[in-house]
Amino acid sequence: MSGITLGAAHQTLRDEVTAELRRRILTGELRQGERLVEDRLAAALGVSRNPVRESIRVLAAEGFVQAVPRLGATVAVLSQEEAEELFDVRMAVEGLAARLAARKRGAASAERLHRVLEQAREAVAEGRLDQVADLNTAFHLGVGEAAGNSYLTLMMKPMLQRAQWIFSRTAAARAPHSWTEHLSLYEAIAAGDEDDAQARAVAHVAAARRSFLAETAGTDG
Amino acid sequence: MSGITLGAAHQTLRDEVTAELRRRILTGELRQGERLVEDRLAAALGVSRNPVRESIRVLAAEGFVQAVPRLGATVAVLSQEEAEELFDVRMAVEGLAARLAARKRGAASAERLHRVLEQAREAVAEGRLDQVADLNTAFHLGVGEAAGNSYLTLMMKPMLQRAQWIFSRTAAARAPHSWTEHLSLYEAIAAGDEDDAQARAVAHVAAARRSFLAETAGTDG
DNA sequence: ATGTCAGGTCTTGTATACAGTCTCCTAAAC
DNA sequence: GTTTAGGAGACTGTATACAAGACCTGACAT
Repeated sequence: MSGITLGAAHQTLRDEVTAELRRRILTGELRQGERLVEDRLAAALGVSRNPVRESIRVLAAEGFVQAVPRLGATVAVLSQEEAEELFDVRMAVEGLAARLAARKRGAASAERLHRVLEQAREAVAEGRLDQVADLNTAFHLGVGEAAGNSYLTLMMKPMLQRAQWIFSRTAAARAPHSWTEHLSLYEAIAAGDEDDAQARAVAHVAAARRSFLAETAGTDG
Repeated sequence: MSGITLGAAHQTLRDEVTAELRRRILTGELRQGERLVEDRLAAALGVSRNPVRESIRVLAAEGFVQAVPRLGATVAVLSQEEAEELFDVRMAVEGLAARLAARKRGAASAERLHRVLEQAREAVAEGRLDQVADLNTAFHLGVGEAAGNSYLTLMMKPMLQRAQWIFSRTAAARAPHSWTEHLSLYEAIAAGDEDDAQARAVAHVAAARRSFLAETAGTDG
């Protein structure tokens, strides 16, 4: 009741709980390895255990939570190695997404990508750097949606949130410079150049990996 | 001592329900678009609604079920177009998996792949064609695990099951000829040739797409 | 000191109960 | 004949209750 009450976008407590738990994980409010005790979470959110349990299952399927039968659930722990490995997957998947998006060249999705770029430009200009990470994820997801491949979109959403999660520890998440790369990727997609779009998407992820490695050099998970 | 009694396949009803529902969906026992009424499923499986609900959430996150708040869940419907699109994703993901597997060239995982190939050979020889589809999925998943990339593995499992689901409607799922392609992919991985491994994986998926298209020509989802 | 056994506590798994919402059917009004 | 109000039934969402497993502690034996 008095617990979460976010936007009206969600019709059920369960969805609100899922979104809230995911947010807390992504922001680090819930730390990696931290135990997720159903009772406590339910009490903290002002709901019963049932919505919490269902949320935990979903987050486990998405890879944010590790759940062991009868032992309980914990926030997933990403080792440095696993974080690095994710970039390989992103290059393959986002490269494909960019290629397909360039092939489709849908007007509506291009419009949406452009709007995200505008919002990001304003956010950077006005110093609202806390939104940059979300806009970044939104852009990448927009490319996935522009590809018009339903399973690709389904698969990319948790993948990108995971990437945002990894990056949340670093300053690179708020770097405005990556938006020039986004812009050039957008242009390649809008121009319909499949090879170029894929290459730029791959290069963008590769650049992200480099800055990630630079920031986490000598750090353990 | 503190017995680490792992190994029990399913410790909870919830996991059994999830596996059973997934099986019924993959085999077509539950048809696409069919409504999943919690009460009926619970009664049919001899459990309460709670494990069923949690299973439905998981299957929805994996893309096998479409759940709409307050309206209920149905078995996901794959249009012909969506089925075709999946092959694009598979080429990208499985190509990467094969490349990374060749790079790692782990002895243990190679051993497992080889064992799957042996089992498949026997299954084909003895005419147990009903196992071929499962062994096929097992081989592809084995390549993913051999890549040693945890998120890639996490992502491939539902993807391959979805592919098996799509193929379950066709005779190609039981075709013994694809195993020569598997064998050649295995050899490329064992030889550590990254480019060749990726190329063979992509070609294998492309061949699968061709036979899928041939069988479903002129068919609506 | 090591081990192990018993008891209590904490937590998860499962079942049941109740409330809210949607659907569909009926019947009245125009 | 079409439309619309209303109500019964069906189903989902949420809360609560109970059962069972896992962990911790401390006493006791070796």
